[in-house]
Amino acid sequence: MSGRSGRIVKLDKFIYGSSSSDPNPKSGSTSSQATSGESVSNPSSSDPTPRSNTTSWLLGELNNFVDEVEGLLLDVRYDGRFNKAVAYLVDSNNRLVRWVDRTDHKPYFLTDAEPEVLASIGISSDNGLVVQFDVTAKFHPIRRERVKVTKVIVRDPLAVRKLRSTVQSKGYKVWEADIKYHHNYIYDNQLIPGMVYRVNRGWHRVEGGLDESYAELIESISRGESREYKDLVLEWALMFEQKPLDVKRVAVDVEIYSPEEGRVPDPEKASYPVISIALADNRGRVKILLLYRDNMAFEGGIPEGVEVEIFDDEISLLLEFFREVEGYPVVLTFNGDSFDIPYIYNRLVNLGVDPHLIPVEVHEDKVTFRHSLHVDLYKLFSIKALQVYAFGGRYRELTLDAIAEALLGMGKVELDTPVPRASLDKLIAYNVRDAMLTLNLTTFANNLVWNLVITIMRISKLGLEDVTRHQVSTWIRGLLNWEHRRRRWLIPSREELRGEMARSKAIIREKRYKGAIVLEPPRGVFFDVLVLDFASLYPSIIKNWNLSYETINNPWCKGGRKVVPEVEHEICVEFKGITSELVGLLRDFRVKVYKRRAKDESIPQDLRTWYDTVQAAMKVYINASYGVFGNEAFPFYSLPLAESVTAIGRSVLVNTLKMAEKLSLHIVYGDTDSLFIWDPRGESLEELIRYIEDNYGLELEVDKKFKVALFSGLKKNYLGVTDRGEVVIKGMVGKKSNTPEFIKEEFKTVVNLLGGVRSFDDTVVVLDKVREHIAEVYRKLKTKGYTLEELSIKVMLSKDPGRYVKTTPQHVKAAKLLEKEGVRVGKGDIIAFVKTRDSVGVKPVRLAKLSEVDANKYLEYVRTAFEQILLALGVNWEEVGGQKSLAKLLNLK
DNA sequence: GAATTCGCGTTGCATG
DNA sequence: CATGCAACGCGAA
Repeated sequence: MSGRSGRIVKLDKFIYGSSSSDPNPKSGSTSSQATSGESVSNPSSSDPTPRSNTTSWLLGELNNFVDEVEGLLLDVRYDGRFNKAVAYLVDSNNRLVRWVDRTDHKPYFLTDAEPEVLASIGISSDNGLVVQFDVTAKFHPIRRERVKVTKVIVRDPLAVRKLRSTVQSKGYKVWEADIKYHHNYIYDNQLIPGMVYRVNRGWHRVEGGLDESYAELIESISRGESREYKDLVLEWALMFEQKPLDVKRVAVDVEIYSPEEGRVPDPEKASYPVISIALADNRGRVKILLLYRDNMAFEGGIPEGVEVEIFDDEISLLLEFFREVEGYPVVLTFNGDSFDIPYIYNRLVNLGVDPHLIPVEVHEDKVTFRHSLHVDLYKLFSIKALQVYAFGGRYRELTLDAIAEALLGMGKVELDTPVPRASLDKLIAYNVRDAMLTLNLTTFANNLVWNLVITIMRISKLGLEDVTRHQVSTWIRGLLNWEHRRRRWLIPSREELRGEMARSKAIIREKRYKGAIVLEPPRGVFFDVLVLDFASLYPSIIKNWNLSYETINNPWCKGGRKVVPEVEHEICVEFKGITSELVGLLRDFRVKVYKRRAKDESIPQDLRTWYDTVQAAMKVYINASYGVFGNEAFPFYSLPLAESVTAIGRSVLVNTLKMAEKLSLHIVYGDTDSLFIWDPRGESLEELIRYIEDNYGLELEVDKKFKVALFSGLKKNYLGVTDRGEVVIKGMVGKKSNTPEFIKEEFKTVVNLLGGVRSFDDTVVVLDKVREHIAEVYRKLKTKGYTLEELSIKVMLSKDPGRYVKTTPQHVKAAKLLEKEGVRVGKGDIIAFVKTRDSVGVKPVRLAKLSEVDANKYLEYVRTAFEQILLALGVNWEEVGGQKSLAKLLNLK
């Protein structure tokens, strides 16, 4: 075999080469200030002068610091080496550059203790931690007045934590001390990550233009509103109109040798060699770094277009990996935080490389690259709000294979030999595919995911590495914090939010609060059913009823108040609430601008796609905006707010119901924000819609038209066939993911029969077919006509098997059997098992035999699944699936 | 570091 | 051994 060449790097240089070249801040003096937000008044300023950029490369020597640049702001980090914020921007050459803060911004927190008081408790510039005190005024959103606070400006972020506890222990109030420094930097400079900036001595946003048609759309959102509000709308419009740059990025995937088959190597120990690393970038380049191993050969060809570089030395391979990656602004991995990158790092350390020379920082739960930004797609795709609202719940298992299969329609390469023993060409194919899938998860559908992430960065004001690693509540917190700072509002502490105003009945009554109404559904078949729903009901309520933490039960409210039905919270109407304004703005932008523009055929397709992404990002935000307020961990947690939203929602639904009855409309069902109307006649419907608009300012819309609707009599459980022949199934067991596979399949065929139903007579015909079908399923079950795979039940472990202490559910029993076989299972894994006749009652599919299967148990499942349809058709199970009737049918055959 | 409540079906387990 | 409720998973909204 020919490939022992490869680039052999000069090892000694990398290990013993010169140390860090990061700039040492030189002291100097400038008069620069933050361009907006509050000026930091410490007169001394640093002016780090980076070395000129060099094309030669030594490990840890890449110098991409600049004094000045125009580029896309992707992130901000705090760098302890020079005790400053460092901004990461992508310039016009798609190169990541770093800019060390030159505005002399410093960490701080706020307190009500005056400087003299602070000095008296040992907090002063004498102790080395404090830089300066600024006495300043902030608007207190709850007290509705300006309050005097002391801004304690300190040397470094750690000092904040230290001093805040001292101040608190002396009984003084403290604000904004738990905001991470790099976030404070963004807020104070009013930066919008994901937007283009020019930085030199300070920050200057580079504005994109707005086309003319935009003016009227903005007018439609802000008609009759204040000047400030119009300015805000314009700011947001600029933010959403700028289509993001397709930043150069590379996906990487690492393969490790392991003598123990089936065991995932431990990245902490990193005992075995890295045998290959695949890289795939979004400019079409695919490369693999391969370790030479004795007796390993190519049995087939190398895929076309793949660069292969072979190393006979593992260190060289790993260092070359870093050299490759450093040219990219963004590195993508799948599990890179917890596996690939820590493995490489620890492996290099094990091999004797000085840790300081490895250009990554290993944190507790993430790994960052010194010269690139790192997105771990495992973390990104774990974000629940994205899973549900952006990807429609299309993937369940958080593995590259499952997610790629669901979103790209392509899975991993299947290997017949495990990675360590696979022939080199197979290894390449496998490894390269993983890197490609990882990359494609960010590029498919015209960069949907990348654009989504950038849009969320802009709304949340969080950097790339934060947005992709945190749940939706963190995003919403970011937006709220930033907006408080923009208005020069004090960000209230949890105590203040809990204080006066949270003394609601709910808190005394119990921890949780009441949710929505679900109407009692009928049982039976209905023809011509209209489904109406309120467009974004909860966000609209937050907007229209002025709901916000500071408008509800606020003792400092001097003006009028409105009372929320049922829960009797009082809402202040003399001023506009901050969350009401922000949620309302997002809602209006989505409904009135971006949803429309995404469908507007006069707009070029690529722009429409971008607008669709914008509205999708807003959807995620809006849908979560109510829930977070009901979560105690959320910094702006407001139970009265969450409780008011649902209370108003109930009242709206009930009043709509009453009005509908007055109008002689026949309501068959309804859930939270929807009403199902049977065969509406005349103008009543339009009248109802107008009534809702006039009385509540809510939009009641026709969502679907069902030619036929089947109701089982159970809540959240129905089936409808739309006028376009599309079958909509909600809540039925036959569709649930934890239903045995064969039942889901059989259910589908029965449902297809229903697709053609147009009249009552049709239902009778269908019923006969369903009857035969069930008999057939029964016969197949009894004669072992289904495979183990078809019989498998798939349930997710919501925690590690050992953590189920109260009960041991069946899938956990199966999981424990797998563990006995040496298979590692854990939280998030989906366990496939079958029901057996032994004492345990279950067995993992891969350990079971068809002869052990308990057919009777499955018949029970078949019953529940089909009963939900049969009941609607007015038939009892006994008449169809009972022993007698089955016997009869089967004998006839 | 973490969005909510409502509802259904299955199974486990304590209680008598 | 019957029974009732809790735990769990999943879905609708």
